[in-house]
Amino acid sequence: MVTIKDVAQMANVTPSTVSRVINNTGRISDGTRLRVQQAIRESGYRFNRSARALVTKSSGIIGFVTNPDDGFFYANLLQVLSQCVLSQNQQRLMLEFGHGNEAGELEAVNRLLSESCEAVFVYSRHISESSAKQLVETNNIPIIFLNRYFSSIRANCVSVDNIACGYLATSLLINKGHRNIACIYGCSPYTSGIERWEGYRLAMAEYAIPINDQLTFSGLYEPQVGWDAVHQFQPHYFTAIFSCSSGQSMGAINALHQLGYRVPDDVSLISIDNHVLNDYVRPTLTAIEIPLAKLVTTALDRIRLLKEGVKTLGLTRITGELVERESVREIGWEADRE
Amino acid sequence: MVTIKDVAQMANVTPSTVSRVINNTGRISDGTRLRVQQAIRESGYRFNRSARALVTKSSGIIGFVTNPDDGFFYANLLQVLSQCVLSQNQQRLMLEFGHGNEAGELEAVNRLLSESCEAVFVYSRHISESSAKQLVETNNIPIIFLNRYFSSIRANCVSVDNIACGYLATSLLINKGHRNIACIYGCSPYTSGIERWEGYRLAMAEYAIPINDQLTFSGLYEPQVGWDAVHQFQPHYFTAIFSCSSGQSMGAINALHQLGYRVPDDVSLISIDNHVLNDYVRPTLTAIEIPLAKLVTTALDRIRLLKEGVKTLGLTRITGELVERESVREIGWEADRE
DNA sequence: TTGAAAGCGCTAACAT
DNA sequence: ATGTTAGCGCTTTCAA
Repeated sequence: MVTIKDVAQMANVTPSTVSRVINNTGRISDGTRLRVQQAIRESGYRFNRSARALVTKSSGIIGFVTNPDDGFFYANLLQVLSQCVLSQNQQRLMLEFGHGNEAGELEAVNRLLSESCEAVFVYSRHISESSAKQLVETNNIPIIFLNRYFSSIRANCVSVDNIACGYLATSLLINKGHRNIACIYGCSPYTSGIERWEGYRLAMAEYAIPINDQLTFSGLYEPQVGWDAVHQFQPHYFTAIFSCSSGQSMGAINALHQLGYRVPDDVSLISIDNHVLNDYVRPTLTAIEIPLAKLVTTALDRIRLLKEGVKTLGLTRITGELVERESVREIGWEADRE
Repeated sequence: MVTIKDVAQMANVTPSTVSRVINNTGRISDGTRLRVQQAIRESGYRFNRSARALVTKSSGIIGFVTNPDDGFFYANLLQVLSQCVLSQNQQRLMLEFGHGNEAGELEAVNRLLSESCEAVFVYSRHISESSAKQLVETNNIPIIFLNRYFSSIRANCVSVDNIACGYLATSLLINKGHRNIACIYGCSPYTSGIERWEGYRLAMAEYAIPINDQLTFSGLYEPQVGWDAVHQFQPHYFTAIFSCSSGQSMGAINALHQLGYRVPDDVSLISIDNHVLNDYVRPTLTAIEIPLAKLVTTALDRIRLLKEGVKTLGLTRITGELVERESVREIGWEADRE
């Protein structure tokens, strides 16, 4: 292994000088800089991050905790994250998985803290507000919760404005002429599902459209729930469905096909969430998607602010963006029976 | 930050003793062990991996390189990998993405080597054999290529037996009574596609079934290719399609639907690759899938063997496993026109 | 502009 | 069974 010492010897300088060249600190003459740089190239020197981390007390590593059961939203997130982390700050990404429960996720965070990560991103559904708060307070390393919102530590949360998402989705349907709009939404432990439902309620209220209880259905973010929901809706009249999650949407679309509805001719469907399937199901799915790059850059920026000790950090909620595909169509008002 | 020194002071011992307790090395009396353990607990001590890595020259980190464009096969892989890495060796996973080209991937590997990773897994399609060879030879850290096979460094490859996969898929169709079997396969840079095609050829030859050129189509692993393939096949008679990749399969199934074929009533379809969509498309897709856990444990084991300098490492190719779903049906021989 | 020296937190010989 | 000591590769004062 080539060390800074070897390079120093080759370039006829001391290790400190080499260090200065590498880190671009202090003043060094062009001559020595060139000599050192050449020595680095020729020797194939690669700096040892462990050694550097030991003295600078900062590893250049960003930790990321997620869960295997988070499906593949996290896969997209990871890509964006990795790209941003590398390009903006020359840092590395270290990965840890929880095990679908709070204890596992907390352990994962703690393992990452052992690595002297500079910051830890947590994309989890199971950590409770109190645990999150404790985690944040007992560590002076920035810990950022993605897609969660805890009012007691709002500076550490970068999340999506789920109410706005629900409102946006529902408004679109209303503006396209729909009045009989079914809603499939989430339930605990997914607070997002309830917030999205709240957005639905707001939009419906704004247009003074009564909500038909038989056209609402809640459950976990799973295809089965969407499937069951549509079967509950079937006897009733509806021209559109707002489904709060991609999992539910996939079940819903299958059920619609199976029951003989054409999408979007008979029923329009709008979903929330980025999902590869949005582009693959037939018809492709109009959805409110989360701008991942924005989420990630906001979170990275948040790390910086937290480190600088900025105290006036408010709530940051990213707004979802409408991605129109094929599953929603405009209907004339006359199509509305009620 | 609590260091080993603080703990030592608290427990009235020297740092070495604390280190011994932590690493469970050497002999220590039960009394001191207990005192030290208590001190660790009370102080909230967390070991500093950078410091440890510096002296042991081994970071406990496994590097993983992949590409954003590898879709989500890698997401599954990552989960399995993370789980195995953690449970088997108490190691961590560090992630790096290439940028869809060889240079980017090589850089990613090099960045990971800077981190004193103990080993690096590379799941890439772009690195050439010569680059791979050089990488392996100029580094004494185990570098393992997943899902690639380079004959000159076979000890560093843990891959899938693609020929066997193709053979397996085709045999299934033949055994279910199909004779007019179309094939959609891959092309450079995906060697796997060509190998899978080879498996198809072998199976067809074994049963002395002639291959109809109009029922074969090759291209990238993309839906569009599957779509085009089916449109080429349409004028001809076929009762089954063997599609070499999930991307192509998705395009194929859509095209089949669009052209009015029922799957599997009119046409059976078998795919290769693990893919969430396999369970989501209608009908669900029978496929040869790669046992990821086996792939990963084999790779981890390979690290160990390489470190131990075992020289007799042969070729390791994992065999794909048939996962039967709904897209293949048995047909009577009489259905065969030719 | 460069060098000398100390030390980050930890492990591992060696000594007791 | 435990302590002493040196040193991993690097950065960073301080001194020249």
